[in-house]
Amino acid sequence: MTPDQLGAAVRAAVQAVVEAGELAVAVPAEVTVDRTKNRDHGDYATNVALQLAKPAGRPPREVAELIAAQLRTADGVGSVDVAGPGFLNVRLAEGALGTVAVRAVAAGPAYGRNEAAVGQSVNLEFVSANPTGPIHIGAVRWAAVGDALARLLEASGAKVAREYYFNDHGTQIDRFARSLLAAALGESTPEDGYAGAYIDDIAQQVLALVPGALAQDDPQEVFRGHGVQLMFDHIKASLHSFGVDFDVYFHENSLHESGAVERAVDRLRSLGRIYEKDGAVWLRTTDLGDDKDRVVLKSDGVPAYISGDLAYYLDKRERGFDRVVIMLGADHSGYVGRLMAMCAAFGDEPGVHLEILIGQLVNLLRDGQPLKMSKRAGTVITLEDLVDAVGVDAARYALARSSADSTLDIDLDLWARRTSDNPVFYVQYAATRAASVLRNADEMGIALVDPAEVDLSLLTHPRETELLLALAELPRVVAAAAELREPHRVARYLEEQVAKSAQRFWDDCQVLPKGDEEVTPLTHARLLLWRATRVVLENGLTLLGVSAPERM
RNA sequence: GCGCUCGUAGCUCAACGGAUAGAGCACUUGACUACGGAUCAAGAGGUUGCAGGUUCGAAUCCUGCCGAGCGCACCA
Repeated sequence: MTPDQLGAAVRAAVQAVVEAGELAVAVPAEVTVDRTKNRDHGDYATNVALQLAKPAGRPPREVAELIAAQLRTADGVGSVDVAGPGFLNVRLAEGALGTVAVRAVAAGPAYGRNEAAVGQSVNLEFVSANPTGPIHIGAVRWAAVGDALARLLEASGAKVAREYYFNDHGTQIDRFARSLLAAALGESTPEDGYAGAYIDDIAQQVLALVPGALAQDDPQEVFRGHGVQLMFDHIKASLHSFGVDFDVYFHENSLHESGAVERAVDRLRSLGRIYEKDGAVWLRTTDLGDDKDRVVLKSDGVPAYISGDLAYYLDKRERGFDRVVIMLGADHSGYVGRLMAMCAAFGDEPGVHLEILIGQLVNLLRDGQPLKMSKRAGTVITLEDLVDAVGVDAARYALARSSADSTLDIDLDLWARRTSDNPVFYVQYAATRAASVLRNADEMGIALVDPAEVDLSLLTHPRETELLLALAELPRVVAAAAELREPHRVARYLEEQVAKSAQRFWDDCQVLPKGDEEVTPLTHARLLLWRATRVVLENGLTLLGVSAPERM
């Protein structure tokens, strides 16, 4: 019996009580059950009686007793107790929980998939770093979290496009081009330019590609075009080696060249959101929660930066995405208000059609000291630096295991360690152990039996129950992580519930026969549990973009 | 000054309004003739920044204060 099935059983019990005329309330559309923190409270608990008490006008415990009496008759339910202010504590019938292992093994890579986001079409934009330098550490957080979120949304049934907004228009690019040219000429970095060894590298690469670049009429344009392309190729390759690939790399330039900007402004004008003042064209965002109106077309006729965002948002919506999600760094938090106002200006609903997720900064620590970086001075900590220090798996896991709402300290010494105080190692080790049990069984000539043949009622050891309860959570954890846009929930679940329970199971429950012991039905039941555990760890790690090795 | 975000064990972090706020590290104490001990068990460690409010119930929601980060351009 899965948590969802139990939830349905509880709801049916409520319905039966209502239909019997014992309780005068509307039956809730959905009833959720939660795992209990305390084993004395049973396997699952529900607060449905507490919630129904007020509308029913009855004491919570009385409502709970009525529901409990019905629930006790449900298939798969062992015992039901009323506890505390009116919780219903449920213990499942013996063997009922084992079906979870059968399901997990039968579904294999699909176990964990759910329907929570079916029908949603999500455009997920993340990283979108300017092509004026390598991917720096702040953007890497979003590479890890954004890609994991995309995987989670897909696993929850949504249609997802991963998108990278490639800012190849405007003055930042001009500065980049000037910096390249200066480097090629052997001059010092211009005012407001970019410094760093990579600038020299790219300048040399451009010279290699176009030997006569410096002799051309407008050499800066040569460095602009080729330099941006080289930088962009580098960024794409870095992300690819990090396991992150985008479906769409959207070029800001294309919005300006295609007339999309004008069309977006026209649309807003027809919606009455545009006015002119001091020779510039403005978007009236103050009506929509922004703290000031925004210039869309500057008085010199040049589009302001926001004009690209207007056109880009409209483009995404016209491509059929009903949810536009943009992940930004904390340095863009001041931008949320105007983007939301822009969304509303188009007649959309902020927070529904447009979501902005803000991620806080990441600090890297070595020997307990933060690594300092300065983009201007060219001491940038890049994606490659992080991967070189700890590897892709540890980097992705470290970035994805904490809420992006808070600043994060990553201790490079810890994450490079090959011991269990390194969380990713702990989880991968559990996955490896599951694989090794199965491998050993194979080497001992023990054939895996059809899960349907396994006697699930043998899985009654407290460690077995604990592990099964953990395995049963994967679909719900995936759904919640996708819905709340919080991939770290998956990592925490793998560590604290699955890997932990699996290690304890290992410690207390021998699986394979030793010496001249015989293979028993319990051997097969426990092997099934290990198979299911392997499935859950493998699927969970995959959702985070982390490998689940067979051996380590 | 205004806005957004964040303050949880010594440290790094959890906890879709639920019961006694949890993990890991570090600290103390145990368990190995081992299906990979790269493990497990136990202990200690908290006024959830402070003060009010809402509720059957608040780390979580609301208000005010304190502290930190990040923003407040006809820059991108």
